[in-house]
Amino acid sequence: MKQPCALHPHPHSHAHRLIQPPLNELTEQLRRRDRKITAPRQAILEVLRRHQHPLTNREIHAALGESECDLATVYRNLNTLEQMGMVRRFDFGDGTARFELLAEGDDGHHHHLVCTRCSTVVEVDGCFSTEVEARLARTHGFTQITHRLEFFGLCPKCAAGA
Amino acid sequence: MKQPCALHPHPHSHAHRLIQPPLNELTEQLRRRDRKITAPRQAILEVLRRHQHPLTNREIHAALGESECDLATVYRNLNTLEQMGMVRRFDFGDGTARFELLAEGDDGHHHHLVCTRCSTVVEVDGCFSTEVEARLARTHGFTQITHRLEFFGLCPKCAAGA
DNA sequence: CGCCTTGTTGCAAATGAATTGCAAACTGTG
DNA sequence: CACAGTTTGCAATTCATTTGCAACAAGGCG
Repeated sequence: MKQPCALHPHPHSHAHRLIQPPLNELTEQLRRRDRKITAPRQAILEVLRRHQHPLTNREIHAALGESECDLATVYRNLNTLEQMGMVRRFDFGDGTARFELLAEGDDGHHHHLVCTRCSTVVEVDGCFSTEVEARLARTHGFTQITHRLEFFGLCPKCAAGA
Repeated sequence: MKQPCALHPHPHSHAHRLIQPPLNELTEQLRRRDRKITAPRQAILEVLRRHQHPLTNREIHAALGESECDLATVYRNLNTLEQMGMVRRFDFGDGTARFELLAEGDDGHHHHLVCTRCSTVVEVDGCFSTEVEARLARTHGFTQITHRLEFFGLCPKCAAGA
């Protein structure tokens, strides 16, 4: 059930889609899988909903403010939220995982363009998935093929101010 | 100076290109940048030359056998070798870097198909680079765009034996 | 509405990859 | 062959992430 995406077609891409799944729906999700709706959990989802960037565990923890909870708890929750498919994990290769809230039904398949200097992140929508993956499956006999793709570069601001 | 690669075109891909840059040429490279030709260095290159898989620091260290050297030395050397462009670093997202020897002039740009169970690695040649990168540059004003792309799946053996 | 089972949290300690300080050992050059 | 600049071994350190465990809170049930 991949998106009908294709990296080539659209010569444009918006920076961010709307991510606004009411907290209710989110807690709804939790309830469904007999997970408990705890304060840290809600606070974390709240933070993710506010920031539409991929955030690190540390950043999320820092953004909790009032509803502070242990950093380990943040780690644990992001792992379970990922398993539940409510959050997507990204790896920009700097040794720290980042997470983004997923809208329901969204498999979160998109990629990023990351500034190598300031870490600004731009969402890149569209991807060449299925076609190539199918070819790889045929050629090498692999199944359940997925991929990880991120772009890196120097953003306009950084290119200018240096 | 990218390869004229394109992920779509060729409906096939060979598992491994020939990697046989004589050790002489390698030490030659070292000499050129006034790097010293030390025993650990040679041993490490030797190991990389023997195995055509991306290897972790640990694996390389283990494969040294006779010419054992400190693990820290392996780390340090792979870093310098990478900077020198003699080796390419890969990140399969499992939190451990892997390295592959590069042939001279080869920018090492290719991707991998990694089995999520046994970590078997297949080289995937060809990639859709320039075209898309150029579009991203145009659209977002980024420069010096590069990308990281890896495929994951279940290899035939693992699919069968489980 | 309290009880009880089960998932959760906080805290501290443990892992594991990767890096670093430092003194000793080595390489290549003059 | 001696010297200057690298590199090495070793031990200690950093940093992200995980885990053991006891105290604790959420929600179903009677």
